[in-house]
Amino acid sequence: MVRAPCCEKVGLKKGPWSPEEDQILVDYIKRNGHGNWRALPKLAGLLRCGKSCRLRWTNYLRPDIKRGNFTKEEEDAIISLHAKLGNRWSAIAASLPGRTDNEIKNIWHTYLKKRANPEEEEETPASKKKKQQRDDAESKLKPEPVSSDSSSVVSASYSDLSSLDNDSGNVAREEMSFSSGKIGTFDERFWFESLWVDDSAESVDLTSFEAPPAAEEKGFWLKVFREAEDLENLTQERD
DNA sequence: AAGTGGTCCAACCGCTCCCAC
DNA sequence: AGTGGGAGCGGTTGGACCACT
Repeated sequence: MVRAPCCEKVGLKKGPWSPEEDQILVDYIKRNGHGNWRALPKLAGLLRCGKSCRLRWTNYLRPDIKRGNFTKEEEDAIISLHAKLGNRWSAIAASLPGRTDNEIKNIWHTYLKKRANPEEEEETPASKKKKQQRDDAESKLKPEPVSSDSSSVVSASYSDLSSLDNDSGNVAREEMSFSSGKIGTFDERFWFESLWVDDSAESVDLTSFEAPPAAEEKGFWLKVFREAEDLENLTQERD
């Protein structure tokens, strides 16, 4: 059977989005949400495929997207999660608020893969330089850790964290669940907790998401690593 | 200054999954 | 239970940008 095209291709625009198109899409979603991606471009007045709109929104226009360089902690989290989850970028992205699967996939192929498996591929001078630039920028931006103790926790490996006191991260593990039993799809409660959202709210409003204060970052990453551990345990149980 | 090669990242493609009917 | 449509996911590509020669 021939698969139907995702949309009527004739006359639809492809390639980079213009600021005007971005504005139209953002305005429309702000007003109406994105109930049906396929119908959205027509309703919004965009000459784009619904798929393209969804991608543009999820990877670029979403208000909760965190732009800018990945921190060392984020990179370490990606490497740890990739070791556990493999190329399941969406599952990895679910543990990194504000980061998209596309972005994580890109950064992995660009240089984290090499960092994780240094024997496979030598670092090129250019990638070394780029990394140095990132490290420099990061060291200028990043505040000093509250104490040497806390910084050691943040940079600890995933496996090291499993031995830490459960209470320190205040993780309500019994509340974690996975929708449809699909590994890597987090229950909304994960976001209530991870995004510092008031859990008395009736729904998660990601547009109001703000990155945790630096002082709370440790708890956040601790939680992320723990959730990843839960994912692994769940996978083993299922197998 | 021009040419070349490497890197980065936005966007597309095609496949799979999920769900309604 | 089977089918079709929509959404989501991962792989891949193309072009802009930058550094080096």
